[in-house]
Formats: sequence, structure tokens, C-alpha cells
Amino acid sequence: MPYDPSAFPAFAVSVDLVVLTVRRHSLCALAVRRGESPFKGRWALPGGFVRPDEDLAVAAARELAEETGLLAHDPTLPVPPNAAHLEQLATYGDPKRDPRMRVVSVAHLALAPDLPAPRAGGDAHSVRWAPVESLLDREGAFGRDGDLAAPLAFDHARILADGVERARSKIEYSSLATAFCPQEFTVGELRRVYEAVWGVALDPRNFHRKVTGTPGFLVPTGGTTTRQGGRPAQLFRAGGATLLNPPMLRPEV
Amino acid sequence: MPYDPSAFPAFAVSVDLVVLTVRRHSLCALAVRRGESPFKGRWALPGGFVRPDEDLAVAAARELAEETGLLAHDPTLPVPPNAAHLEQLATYGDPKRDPRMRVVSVAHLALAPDLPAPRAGGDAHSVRWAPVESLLDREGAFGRDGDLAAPLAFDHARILADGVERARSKIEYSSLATAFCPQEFTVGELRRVYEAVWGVALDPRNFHRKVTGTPGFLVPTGGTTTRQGGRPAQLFRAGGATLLNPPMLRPEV
DNA sequence: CCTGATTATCGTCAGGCAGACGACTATGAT
DNA sequence: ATCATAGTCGTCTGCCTGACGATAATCAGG
Repeated sequence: MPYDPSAFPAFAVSVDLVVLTVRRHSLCALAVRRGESPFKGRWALPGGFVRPDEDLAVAAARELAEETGLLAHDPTLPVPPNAAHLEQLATYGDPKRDPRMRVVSVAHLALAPDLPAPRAGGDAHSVRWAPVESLLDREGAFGRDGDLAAPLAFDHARILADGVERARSKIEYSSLATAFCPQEFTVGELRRVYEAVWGVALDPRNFHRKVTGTPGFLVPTGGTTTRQGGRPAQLFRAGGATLLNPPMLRPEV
Repeated sequence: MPYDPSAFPAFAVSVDLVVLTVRRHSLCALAVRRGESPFKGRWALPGGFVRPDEDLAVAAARELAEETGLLAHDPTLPVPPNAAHLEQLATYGDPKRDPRMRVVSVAHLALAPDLPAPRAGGDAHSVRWAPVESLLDREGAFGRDGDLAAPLAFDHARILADGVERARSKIEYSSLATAFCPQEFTVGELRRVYEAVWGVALDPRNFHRKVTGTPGFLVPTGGTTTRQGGRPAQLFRAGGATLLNPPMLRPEV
């Protein structure tokens, strides 16, 4: 029996990306400047429409690659050089979230190491990393279109806030913070990731004891580096463990 | 400038519900029997299409009320008598997940106290509570259509498994387990909720110490009850705290 | 009434882990 | 050589958890 799709309301489905990285000791998100109405000239999260025969995760990985050149990382495979963590975040479907039409957006969260260059994607629009506070602390008081301090387009401030909160809580009980680091990194670099994401200062000695004492979190590569200045530090790679038990504790307040 | 929606692929968007409760010391989920093709006669999760001007959370709350009579619980308001916890779970959009057409389903998770009657919804189809293991442990070896032991329709086994895992982990660090209890409950009843959801036995003495010692988790109502047999137990209501810090620890293995 | 079964509640103790912080090490800069 | 910087190892104390003993208050049945 043939089926009549017109019996059900039609929606457009898009994926939006919260791509986070740590740059210069602060948590940054990828933002693109919109070249078209609505919200023309305003900053927004990267994203796009899902294709007719494309799974949601595939669409998100495609958008991520288009914007950053990063590959989505399948956790079952060894980590390729240019890999980012990618996971589904949440879905936003307020009927009025897009003034053009009914769009349901499946937001995804990507965590990437600091990239050599914030390369613009295939499209010619501008792309940049911006500290998440600067993207979120926008009252709209100066919100003329095109103003760099205008709020993010659509409901993207909400999506970004949800993504940041997911990242903040997830590095507590998983080894996901290593997704912000290059393949080889030091304990100090990992600590600065936690400090940037949580916005707190951590005790280097207790942090060192905790991460080196958690089985499977870090594996030493044998090398050392002195790129941070001071005494040379051991280099590590991410170990096989994905869940930290007991978790890293985020300091109060 | 008018906008042409036909420029983008059209999707149907539905909400599916993982409704969990604890009955007779085991974790159960709500299942409905499908009256139509595809998967006619098979068990499935309750759900339905999102209406053209309906937010996703509203659609989920509407489906929940239709199937169970439960109201979704806005956490900012005092808990009404027939309230359930409702939250978004994840979104499933495999192009082949529904043989009829491209359907993206936004799954939601609802936690409800044990209901007086598993009342059938407005539709005349049959509805029942089933232990989650019995819904998930179906190899499909006996999977003729209509067979009670056939796997769940569509990708609903996956959705149910994800919902159960979300509930299992979320009661660790939040006070959500109280959503499985009536408005007034004893420490022992709350402990049996944890035991049913996790499938483990907990030490009654350590559990009592933990939950009564966590500020804001439980507030005594002053009453006592003996409905479980044995010594009368104090009655509590859920306190204002939503996050448990430190969390309840799920026993190893 | 007495006994046992059942459930609730309080207490004790040892081990593990986290926070605070002292001490020492190995590099580069001046 | 000295200093600044960062990394690494230890120590101590307090809190929390798991294991488990002991007591309290009810009900069922003899």
C-alpha cells in the first residue's frame, strides 16, 4: 500500500554545531557570519540542512569537515591525526525559532584541539573562534545587524550554552578533556584545558596525582617536552579509558 | 522576499516516549501494540507526529498525557499530584528507520510513579507495562509479527536502551529517583527504586545514612507508615535539591 | 503472651581519596 | 650564577564509603 507523506506536516531538519576548543587559556567556540537573511551579518553556529538520505551523525560530520577540516572520530577506531570528538547534543524545535519556516535543528557538540589555522570553509563567509563568554554575554543592547557584539542568530545562544554545559560536566566523569589536546600532551597542558573549560584554577600537584593515578587515562609516550618553559614534562597520549571512576571533582563555586 | 520551503528536503518529525516506572521491584517501560503497518501487531514505544505549530516538549507532554494521563512536570512549579518527570533524550534519524518515509524522531524520557492502573489511552489499542529486560532481551528468533516476544518495532529497542541507560546514570547524581516514588515515601521505598533501576542490592544502613545525610534531598513530613511490614518508617517528600553532591555510587559490576 | 520474621534506624571501624601545602628538580632567561 | 618557571614527589588531615554489629518497632502465628 503506498503511503501518503502529505498526510503529515513537513519539517526542515538541520544540524547545528557547537565546536569547542581551548585557545590561549580560554574556551572558544566556532562562529560563522551569516551571509543571508534572516540575521544577515550576525554571528551564528555553523550548520546546515540534512540531506534526504543522510543520517544525522553523518550530516554533522560533513558540516564539521566543511567548516574546519576536522574528521569526526569514531571511538572504536584509532584516533586519526585530524580528529575531533563529535556527539549529539540536543534537538531544538520551537515553531518560531526560524522565521522562514518550521525547522527542527539537531545540535551536535564537537571538541577539537587547538587548530593551526581557523581555516574558512568551502563557503567564502567568515569563520572565527570566539571565547564563549563573549558569544554569550551579549545583551543585545548593541544588537544592530552586523554588530560584532550582537547576540547570536536564532536560538544559537541557548544551544551554545547547552553545549558548553555539556562539555563542562562531561570532562568531570570522562576522559573527554583529552579531545582538546593534541595527540601528545603534558599533564600541565591537560590541566590548563580543565582550567579553561571550568574557569577555575586547579592545584598542579593534586591534579598530577589524580590523572596519573587513574588507570587507563594517560599512557606515557616516553618523550618529554619543554614547550611550556620550565622543567621538561613527560608526554602522554590518551589511554583507552573513557570513563573516570572516581571522577575529577570540579571545585565549588 | 518570500521563501521557498520546497528548496529543502521535507521530513516528518515525531516524538517517541520512553516512559519508565518501578512495579513489583522491577523497572518497567510503557509499550503499545501497533494497530497498523508497518510492524502491525508488534510492540512499540508510544509516540506520534509533532503538529505543525507545536514545540517538541509540548508534543511529548501531549503524547504522555494521552497514553497515561500523567502531566509533564515543570520543575519550577510545585509538583502536582499526577506529575511525571519529562526530558528530552536523543534524536534518531537513520534514513531507513521507518520504511514508509523519512521520519526523524525526537525521543523523550519520562519517569513516573507506579500508577494505579495502566489505563489505555484515547486510542483503543492495547497498552501495557513490561519489564525492560523482557522488552530488550528479544533475539527476534520468535519474531513473527504479533508475537509477544518479537523485538520492538522500528529502532525502539535502541531508544529504550538509551533511555534506560540515561535513567540509570542520572539517578546517580540527581534526585531524580524520587520521580519514581509517590509524593510521600519512605527511605526503604526509595532504596527499592534504586535497586530496581540498577538491578543490584544496596545496604539498607548505608543507603539510609547517605540519603538522610544529603541536604535538600529528603524532607520529613512527620508521618510514618507501615505499609511495607516491619517497623514503621518515616515518610519523606522530595526536597528542593536536584543535584546530589557527592553522588550516589552505583556498586561495581 | 511469647517467638520469630521483617523492616527501620543508629553506631562503629577501617580504607580510600581529595584538598592543602612543603620540598625538590630541571629547564630557560638575564 | 641567580632567578623565574613549571613539573613531580610526599605528607597530613578530614570526609566519605563499604562492611557489618546492634537495637527498635511492627506483624503473624502458636
